[in-house]
Amino acid sequence: MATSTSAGGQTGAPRGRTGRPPVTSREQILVAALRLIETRGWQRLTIRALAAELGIGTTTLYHHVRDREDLLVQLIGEVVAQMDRPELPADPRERVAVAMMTVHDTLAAIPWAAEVLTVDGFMGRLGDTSVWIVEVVLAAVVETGSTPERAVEVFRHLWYYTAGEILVRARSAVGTLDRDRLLPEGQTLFGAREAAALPTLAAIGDQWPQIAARDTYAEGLRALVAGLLGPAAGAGG
Amino acid sequence: MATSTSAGGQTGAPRGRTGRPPVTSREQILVAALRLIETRGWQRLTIRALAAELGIGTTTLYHHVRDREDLLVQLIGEVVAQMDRPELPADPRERVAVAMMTVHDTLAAIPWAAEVLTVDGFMGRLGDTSVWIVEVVLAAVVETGSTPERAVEVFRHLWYYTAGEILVRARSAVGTLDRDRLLPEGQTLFGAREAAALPTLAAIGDQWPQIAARDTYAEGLRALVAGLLGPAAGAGG
DNA sequence: ACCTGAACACCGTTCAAGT
DNA sequence: ACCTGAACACCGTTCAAGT
Repeated sequence: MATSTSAGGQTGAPRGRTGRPPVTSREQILVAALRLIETRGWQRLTIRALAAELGIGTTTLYHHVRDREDLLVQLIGEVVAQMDRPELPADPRERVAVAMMTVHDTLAAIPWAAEVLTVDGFMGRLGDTSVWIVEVVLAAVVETGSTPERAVEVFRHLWYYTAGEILVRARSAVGTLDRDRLLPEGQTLFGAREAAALPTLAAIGDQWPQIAARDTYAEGLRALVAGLLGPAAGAGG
Repeated sequence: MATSTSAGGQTGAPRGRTGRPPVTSREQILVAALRLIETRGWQRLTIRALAAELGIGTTTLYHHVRDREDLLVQLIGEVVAQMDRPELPADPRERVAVAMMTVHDTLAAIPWAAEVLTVDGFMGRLGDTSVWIVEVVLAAVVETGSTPERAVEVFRHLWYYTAGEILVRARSAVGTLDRDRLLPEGQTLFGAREAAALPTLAAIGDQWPQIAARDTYAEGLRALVAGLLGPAAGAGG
């Protein structure tokens, strides 16, 4: 764990500090939050419910986390810290892909990540492992002949694509049942009139959901890497 | 306007319908919502505030929109419908880029779009203009030699990138002030110890925010298009 | 057919005191 | 130093009646 409000042991021997002793710690809060998510689902993780789980006053939490968003970011940082660091390929373009795929897979497995995925400087706030991944990506991009400045831009492109994929997929997984209400039974997406103006959509017909359900993240990511850094052979810039 | 619950005029001559007359309509609701956003800001657009603005009971709104999310999607549909349809280049790859840039620019200008950008089938639910844009993209991809099926995959890649860019940028615009609280004055991003392990990040130093603030959407989009469909010359597949 | 108040079941966060 | 109940200022949505 990276930071510590009161390094060392639990609430025990007072080390020259004065005042009322703490009833909880950052560690206890994060553990309780993960337990709450596991037992009741992430939608139920509220500041109030978390305080109840810890058996402390609701407002006490605000001494340990800045706000709800801060709590979620710290929580994801905790999960990411336990992530295995991937084996990195020698080829820099492939190394970029593997690093981003690791981030993607880790975050996509956390459904509550979607809530805070877009906060400013998200990756930088998660802790050592994710900062390490950013460094890996930047270094690999520089290895292909780019400046560090350009590497930051490349990383952001990759992050936009990755965050977008996770966010869009996180929603479509749930919304499957709702579509029935929008399109009444038996009704196709387009009538005959529209089919003339929208031939390609008409050709796809009701196949869209099946095609959209495919996991094509890795393929798209590699296409983006190739587009940004050139194909695996020459050194781009 | 695409749909109409009671085609024709306002609440006037009853056309053989029985029961209590409506106090509002889809049109009135959308107009009032846009007015509310303009005067009080989009954060203040709540079901309750909107009903108050219209001078009707809160629960009456649920006869005209399914829920808050549905209201926002319809609202964005309204804005997108007023969008100018862009002039389309002859080159299919450039046509794809222009079409997506049009969507991007329109949605990026609507800060409240971020709330519902990731709902399932978002583009398809917005109405004629956005469906037309999807058709343009699909047709252009097919023109490069892809199957319609593959075109759907390509569109989704482009949509992930576009949605991610809009969502991440929507947040970072607001969060600038908050960073000061995370990094106390004068403190750099990394100490000397970390600089050795993270040389590329160290080289960038405090330049990150400036670089990240650049608008590089178009460049990244073109890179993705090139990576997916090949460079402007040959026909990919 | 359509409208509605009241109620349900909650939120995050701040304040001003405690201990 | 740290903790806390009460309060502030709200939410979206459903129910069971109205008219």
